[in-house]
Amino acid sequence: MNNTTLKKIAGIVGCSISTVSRALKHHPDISVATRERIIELANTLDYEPNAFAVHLRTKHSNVIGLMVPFISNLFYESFIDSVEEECRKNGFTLMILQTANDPKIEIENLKLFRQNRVMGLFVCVSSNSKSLAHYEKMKDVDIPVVFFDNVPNDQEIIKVCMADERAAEMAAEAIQKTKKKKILALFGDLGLTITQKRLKAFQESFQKTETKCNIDIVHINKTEDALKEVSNRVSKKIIPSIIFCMSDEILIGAMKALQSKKLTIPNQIGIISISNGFIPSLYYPTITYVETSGFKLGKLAFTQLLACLSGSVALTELTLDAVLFEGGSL
Amino acid sequence: MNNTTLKKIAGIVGCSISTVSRALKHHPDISVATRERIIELANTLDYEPNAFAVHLRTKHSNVIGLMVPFISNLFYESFIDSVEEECRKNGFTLMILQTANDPKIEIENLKLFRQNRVMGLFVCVSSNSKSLAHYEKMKDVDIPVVFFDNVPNDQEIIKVCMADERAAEMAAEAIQKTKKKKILALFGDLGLTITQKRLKAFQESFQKTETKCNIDIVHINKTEDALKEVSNRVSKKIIPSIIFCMSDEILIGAMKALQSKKLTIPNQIGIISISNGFIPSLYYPTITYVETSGFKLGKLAFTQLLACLSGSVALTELTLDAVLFEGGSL
DNA sequence: ATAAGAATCGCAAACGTTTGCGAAAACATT
DNA sequence: AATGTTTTCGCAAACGTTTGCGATTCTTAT
Repeated sequence: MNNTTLKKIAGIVGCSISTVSRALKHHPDISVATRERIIELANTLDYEPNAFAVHLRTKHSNVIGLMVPFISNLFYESFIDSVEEECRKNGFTLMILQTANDPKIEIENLKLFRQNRVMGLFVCVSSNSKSLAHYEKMKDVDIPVVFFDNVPNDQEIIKVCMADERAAEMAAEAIQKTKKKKILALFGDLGLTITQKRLKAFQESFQKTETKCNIDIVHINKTEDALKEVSNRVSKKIIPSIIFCMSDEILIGAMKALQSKKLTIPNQIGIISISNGFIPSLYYPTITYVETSGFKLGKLAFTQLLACLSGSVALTELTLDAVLFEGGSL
Repeated sequence: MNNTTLKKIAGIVGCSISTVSRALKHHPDISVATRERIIELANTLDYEPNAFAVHLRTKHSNVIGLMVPFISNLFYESFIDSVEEECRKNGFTLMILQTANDPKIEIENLKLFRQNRVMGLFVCVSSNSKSLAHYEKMKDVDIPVVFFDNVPNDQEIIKVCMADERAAEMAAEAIQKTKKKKILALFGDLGLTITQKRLKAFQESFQKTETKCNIDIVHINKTEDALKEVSNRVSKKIIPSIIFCMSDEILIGAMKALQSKKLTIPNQIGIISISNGFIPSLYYPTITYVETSGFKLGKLAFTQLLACLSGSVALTELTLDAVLFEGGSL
């Protein structure tokens, strides 16, 4: 059980703990001679500062928290990947908790974050969470919270978003460009702000254009439902010319239906989605999609949090631009 | 800045810090009267024990570390998901770092884990890591390490594995059952122990059977290479009757090639893979696969680590059974 | 009433750091 | 040689907890 402490080093070198502490961080008060003697001994003894003691003393945990409904999710994992990278580069350690969309666990987790004195927090609130009350407490203890993805509508919070409206609009425009008129638009749970935003922008884009399309909007919660929805329509010969999928989950279901019905893309039917790009790349032809990159959003969120930590007044909302990636599915 | 401490509570109630400490954890020495008075005040003051102080005092961090090459990976994310769940249930917090397969970062991360006095560690060593030397230091400081997925060949370590041999064998048996003879077997980097194991078992299974097959073994590093490999063969009309894919990455490439060449599954060509099941479920028909569940492996790894922490001598190697999931692709 | 025993609580040290301040020693200035 | 200045270092408190041990008060039995 190696446990080299400052005290131990001080004992061997024959100086005080404070000199050791200062020597190890190149404090100018310590002469080069003793400094080097101490550093050398510290190296051979594999000294590693006790993070807890440091944090306790400095009131500076260097821990950043992150909470998502599920880690195992294409979008969240890329966000986490991105944030972890930045944390490591900036000397923070990351504490990750998942809520399983359970408000009770969400509250429990916030407590854990507080106990661990995280310096900041990235949160995607669970879809079943109705109130933001428990986040108020984070404000009281001065822990800045950056909301992302499924962000609350509240004005007084810090959030980073995809350009949800713009993404939906771009998808709509791409559809309009094809001149095809029979659209099946598959959206997610209307309770989520992300769905509301995308839906609104999608509809408005079609209202703006003069050529009227036949748009069928359906709300879907799970991959299986998307599969059934599309499958049923094809069975009844109500085949749309283009399917719009709001998310990967929906795209997966729709694609499986199309494959089973042996409809060829893009000849017999077109499809477009909003995605981070992984799922669209699995198919041939590659699905055309508007990018919402968890990776990029992570970077944005991190700079946002850094701004909060450095005390500079952060913008209330930052938005990540949307980009259209043309595959061959339209 | 809310910062309720034991001292603060003690000041208000008018008793000593130790009484407050004991009252809050229902120590029998404290009378119910004062205990309740203290607990009530603690609640209204939103007292949250300072984890750093606790850990410093108890030498008991309750932090568990996890290191993988990438978080953003279908297998790792499910493993992480699984482990996080257990950690939360058992009062541990999880510290996650990724190596990007860079041995330098790997060493840096181990240092971070040590500084944070993690009580245990889950590690998937990076594929570019040649030596286990830096893990020796973990032994010196009594931090148990549970290796998973790409585990080193070393005998003296604790590891949890998929039944890699058995999985490959089951896949081979499933192929043999189809009576089809022209097999294209796509394996990953031969430098990884996981590849070596699977390859060996796969080949042996075919050697055991009397009916000889024509097995073409190809090693592949990236999804794109799998795509090219399969694509080229189909172009040259060297079409196998069955393709075996060792991993999801390979399966994705192979499937994209088959889709682009418009080969129907399973009529014109069969395909089988080793996977956790997500990618196989994306296609129609669902791909037949031998399951290697990161989720289940996570549970196994956690119990293994718990055993280490409780002092009971852990088995050197634990193996997770393989299961065949029959889709419709054979 | 007294002593023994139980119930209830406080003291103080310890965990490993960081840091303001002061002390001693070395050096430079007149 | 006396004073001033700089270099180099140690003291001690503080961060917020936990816990062994001793002290005090309260019961109960004699």
